[in-house]
Amino acid sequence: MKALENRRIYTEQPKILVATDCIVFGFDEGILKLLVFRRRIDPCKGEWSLIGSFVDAEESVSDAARRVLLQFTGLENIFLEELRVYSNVERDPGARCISIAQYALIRVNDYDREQVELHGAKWFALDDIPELVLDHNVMITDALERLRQKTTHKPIGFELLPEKFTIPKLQSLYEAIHRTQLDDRNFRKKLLSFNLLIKLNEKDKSTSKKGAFLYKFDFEKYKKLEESGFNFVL
Amino acid sequence: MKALENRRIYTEQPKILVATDCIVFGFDEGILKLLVFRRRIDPCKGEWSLIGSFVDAEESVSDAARRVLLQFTGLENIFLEELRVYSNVERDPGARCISIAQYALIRVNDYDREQVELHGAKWFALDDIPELVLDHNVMITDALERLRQKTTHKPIGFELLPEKFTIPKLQSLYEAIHRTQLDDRNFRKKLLSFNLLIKLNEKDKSTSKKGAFLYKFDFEKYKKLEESGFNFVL
DNA sequence: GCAAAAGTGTTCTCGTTACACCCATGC
DNA sequence: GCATGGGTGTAACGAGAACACTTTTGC
Repeated sequence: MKALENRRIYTEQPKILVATDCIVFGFDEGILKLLVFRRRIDPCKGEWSLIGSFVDAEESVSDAARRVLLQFTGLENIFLEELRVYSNVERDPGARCISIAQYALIRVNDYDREQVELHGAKWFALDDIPELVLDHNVMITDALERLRQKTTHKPIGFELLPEKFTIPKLQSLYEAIHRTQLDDRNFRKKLLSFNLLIKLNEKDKSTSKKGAFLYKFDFEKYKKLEESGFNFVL
Repeated sequence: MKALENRRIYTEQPKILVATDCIVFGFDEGILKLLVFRRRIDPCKGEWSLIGSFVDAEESVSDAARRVLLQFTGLENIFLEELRVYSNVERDPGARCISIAQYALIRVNDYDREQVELHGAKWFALDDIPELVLDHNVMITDALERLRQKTTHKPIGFELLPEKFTIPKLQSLYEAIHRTQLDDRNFRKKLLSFNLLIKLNEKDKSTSKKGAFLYKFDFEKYKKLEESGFNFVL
């Protein structure tokens, strides 16, 4: 008991650094990619790393991640969700430091390419991820698993596509995330059965001569449906 | 860039306290309950609070939670999983302090009742949870949602029951967690279809004259099945 | 006219739901 | 002997999986 009480005195607490690392997913040319950069401080200066930062005194963890994302990509209002905390005592040889990993989904077409390169950041295909510092490769593995889990239960895959997208594109996204082949008829059927896609009068002819119709996801409608108990499962 | 580099110097980081709070679920007499206690330090000394602690320099977040659980319940090897991080800047008026909430599932029959009372801790039925300090009520809401989610996809409900349990008991647990009525025939049929329960030659006669057969969950078999892609859904 | 991707329907299977009665036992 | 909770089977339904051909158009 004494021990507990003592431990709970605010001013006597050990200094534990709090960082956040972002697993940034992008979908480009049919391939799922991740944004990494060359770390600028010791230990491990110059090695590949997830983008991240320490959390400032006057910001929440999520704010810290958004700050970093803005810095590296020039983008705001990105899909961002907490993955989990990495807190092994020895995870960072530089100091006692825990990291709250968060994964982000961005529309690769939108991001500010200059900004990305300016920071020495680079997109890697999922299969070509180099060795990263500390436990960052583990974070990626965990994030990917979460992404698979989450995309089947929530319509977050759309965050990786442009606002207007074709059904074949969406399918290839799901195939890339889950590393599977999907039946195009069944995929389309199920997808459309939700009545959550708004068909546009435009076609994307970049991938075929016939062209594929563009759609938008109806986020408004989805929110209402979700509130009344609707379950998205793809 | 400068700003970023500066921020990343280890020694210049602000002191952010790191705590963990445990949402401890128990299932007792057909009712889902939570363990809370009277906070012993300011601010909010004397008010109801989740059990928790600051994280020590030489322990991981999960170790900290296990330490607290041992202290309050006398139990080890408890099911424990991270919920999420609560890091709003103003969440704790006493200091800049983030908390990693974790939820635990314990077998109420097993715990050391003396130890619980010694610490001023108490079990509350889910419907009777008092107002707690800081954001702890929010944590509970989130934990409950997670518990609902998780129990339907993973066989963790068993962590709330004694090792030997009856099928009606398990059903009432699921009914308590999800606040629903389940069809007993369908529940039993689906449950047994997994072939993951070991039927014992004992009956529990505490709730009926006829008595209900006791079962054990086959965790070994489940692990193997899970590795080969089996999906538990109840 | 042909290559290449987009788009469309049907059948079969299997899992989910709904539903009602007998069983064992303590009192 | 009766009240109480435990245990069983079947039929109807709906969602998911498997599967092949036509359409459009740029070259």
